[in-house]
Amino acid sequence: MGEREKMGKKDDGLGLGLSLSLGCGTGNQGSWENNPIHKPSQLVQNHTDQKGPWNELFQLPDRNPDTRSFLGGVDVNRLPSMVDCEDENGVSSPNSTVSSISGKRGERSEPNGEENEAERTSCSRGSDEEDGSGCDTSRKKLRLSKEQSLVLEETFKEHNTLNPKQKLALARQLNLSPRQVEVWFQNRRARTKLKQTEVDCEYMKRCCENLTEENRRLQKEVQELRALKLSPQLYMHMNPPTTLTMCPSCERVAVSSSSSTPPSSSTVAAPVGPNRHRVAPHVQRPVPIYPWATLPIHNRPSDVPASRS
DNA sequence: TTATCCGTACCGATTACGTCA
DNA sequence: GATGACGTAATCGGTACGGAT
Repeated sequence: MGEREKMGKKDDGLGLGLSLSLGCGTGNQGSWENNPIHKPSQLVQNHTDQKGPWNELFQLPDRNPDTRSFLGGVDVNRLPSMVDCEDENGVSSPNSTVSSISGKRGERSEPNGEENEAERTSCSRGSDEEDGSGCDTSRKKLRLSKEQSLVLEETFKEHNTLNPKQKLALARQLNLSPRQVEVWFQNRRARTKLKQTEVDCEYMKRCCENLTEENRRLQKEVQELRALKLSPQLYMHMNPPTTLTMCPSCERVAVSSSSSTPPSSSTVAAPVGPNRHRVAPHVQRPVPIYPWATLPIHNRPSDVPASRS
């Protein structure tokens, strides 16, 4: 149980994926939620479904891998009722069942250990190795049958980790060793994570492209605006420049035009309250008309009205 | 209460085997 | 039949946590 919690902290588990949330400027595609291709933790969430025969079988209160409360009240470090200590081949491990399932390396890979023997024995599942040539001392890789893979896949969809009881039950059901089931789940998690990472990379790549394009567009826009500003003829055709004035005491901004009448009280920004002052014409300070021009994109111009009201 | 050890579970990286083109 | 690519079962070394002392 704590194990699960730990792993959650360690690397986000599978859902992890990359938890970066780029704003990704262009529209909603920057949102994971709106990404039809993938959403982080989606895969994991698929496995957090509380329904299913396994839940009924083991009655686990909480299997959320993210919260690592997957095992709920069941302590994985505690031996399950050890009537089922012996594995499916009837070979009992010299170690505890749990350690035989996934003990330390030295224990679980003891070349001559009984557990190893059990696993070797279990590798002759079915009829495909009955010639006896299969299970010698060398590392013999066995292919899982379609049925076994199917069951494992289905179980993985239910939840991507197993507690010892589940592992044992599944191992029995499939006529595999618990260790094999465990390894299969580990490898399966690794594959899922790898796939997720690939999807994340693709997404990031598209985000990057979009941002580059947006940046290019904005640079161009800036250039155009600069050209517009520097062009003397344009000034001829432009209306008199509008300036903003700021109250020196309250620093509120008012809009005024040099060709129009002096700012009336209605143009003075929110001189509300006893400490607010009308803008005296002789202390008006010009302020750039587009003060947000230097602000980051996301801060303008929606911020401006707020500062002027 | 803190430190240390042990057992356990998991991970990433790698190896090695089986299958297929 | 030999071979390389690929998928994946299995192994290795490491980390982190909980419980016991």
